[in-house]
Amino acid sequence: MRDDDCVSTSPASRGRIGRPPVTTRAQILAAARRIIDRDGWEKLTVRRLAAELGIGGTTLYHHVRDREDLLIQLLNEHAKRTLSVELPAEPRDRIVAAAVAIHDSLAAWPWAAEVLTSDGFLGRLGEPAVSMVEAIVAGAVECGCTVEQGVDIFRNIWYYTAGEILVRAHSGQRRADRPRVAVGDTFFRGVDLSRLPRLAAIGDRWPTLAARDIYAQGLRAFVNGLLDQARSAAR
Amino acid sequence: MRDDDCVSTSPASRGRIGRPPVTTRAQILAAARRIIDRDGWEKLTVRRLAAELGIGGTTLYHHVRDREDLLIQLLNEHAKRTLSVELPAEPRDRIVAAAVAIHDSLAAWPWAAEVLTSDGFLGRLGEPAVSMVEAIVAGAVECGCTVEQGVDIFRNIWYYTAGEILVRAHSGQRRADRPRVAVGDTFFRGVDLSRLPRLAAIGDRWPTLAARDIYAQGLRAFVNGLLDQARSAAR
DNA sequence: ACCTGAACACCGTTCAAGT
DNA sequence: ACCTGAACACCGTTCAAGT
Repeated sequence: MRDDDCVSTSPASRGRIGRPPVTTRAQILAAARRIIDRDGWEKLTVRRLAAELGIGGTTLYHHVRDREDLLIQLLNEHAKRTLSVELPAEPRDRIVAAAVAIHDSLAAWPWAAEVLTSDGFLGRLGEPAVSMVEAIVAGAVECGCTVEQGVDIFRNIWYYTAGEILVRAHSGQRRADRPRVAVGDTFFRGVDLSRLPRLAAIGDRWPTLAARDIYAQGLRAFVNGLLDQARSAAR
Repeated sequence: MRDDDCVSTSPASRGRIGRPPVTTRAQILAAARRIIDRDGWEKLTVRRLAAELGIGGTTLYHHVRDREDLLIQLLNEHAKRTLSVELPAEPRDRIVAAAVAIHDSLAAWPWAAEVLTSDGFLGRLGEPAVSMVEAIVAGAVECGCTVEQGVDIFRNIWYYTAGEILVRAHSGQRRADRPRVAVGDTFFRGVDLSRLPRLAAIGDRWPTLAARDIYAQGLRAFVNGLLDQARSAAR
């Protein structure tokens, strides 16, 4: 049973019951994506989504538990499309590739940052996302880790990935609304840098340095460090 | 000086100027902390804070730019009190100790998760927090890194730390409001685990495994991995 | 200057009804 | 069943005015 079937079968039954048919799960998600693409994800509210569908705000609550539920459904749909299942055979490379896949999928949807921290997030993920978790845990075990160590490695990678996505999602907006720091102005305002020689030496180069994408390289260092640690713990 | 004093001193000055005097920066921060301690940080809103101070909602905007500004001021005050400045001499240990100090300081204030991702967050930090950044960058340089590599190492550690804090802040609430997953129920609901043997083997042990605090250990693995990577890049 | 009430432009969610 | 308007209980922020 596909969700779309509900749409195509509804016109048939509409002859009997005189009501607007815009209530499918697929249609709700499509409308939500339309709002995100057109107005930006900040505009995706329950009320706006209802208006986009041409239904009353209340009606939405018959198909979606709450706003969080909507966002997680949206993310799972996105994951199903973007999470490539082609992963390298070598376990260490596979761990890295799975993490990068999760990262890139989330990075493409800035609104993901909002849903990232919702309650029981991991437990509500769909199959494509969960299979990436499996890939990381299995890769760790193939590298000689116990299952427990594999879970720890996944969790550590997840913290790193979630943090990068969250920080990225919120520093991207900066340029848009706020006027950039004036030239010659210190980046670390209101802080006495005389006791902080390294930061003083960096000065205004900080924003430039911080703009570089270091996720993939940092990830590899992390995975190496974690596998080394697990190996030396087993010894 | 207690906040209550202002209430009691106000009748004295009220003879001349007929206005409530509750407008100090320190008083605002104290009132904000009172709300957080009494009602929980979710209840800290501009309106409630104004009510707590006994002033009009608008008046607050004469002393605080906006809600975000308020939260960052609050965090800086907190950092000033909790960020210990005693750091080990050995550079690698110092990096770890500085990161742990940042982490523990943030972990003690669950509302920190909200402010973590605000625009230009790093640039608005006060001296205690910035000195921890200096410690990490300086430690990396003493380990043989370039300044650029030192900044990268700080940023990577920051992503990891911010992610851990954010995930932690939002999984702690779970127990409170939502009924726990029923016993015997699968943790990964609605997902076919037949192709995911590792996760199937873990099953319901996941929540227990995920509850363990692995930050410090993961951090050390990360720092080792990052320093190794920087060293091999220099070779 | 410093402070104010009232208003603007929203939120998520729930209730008691309607068809 | 399915859908609704209206209301509840809030938000952050701004304006034109008051003292």
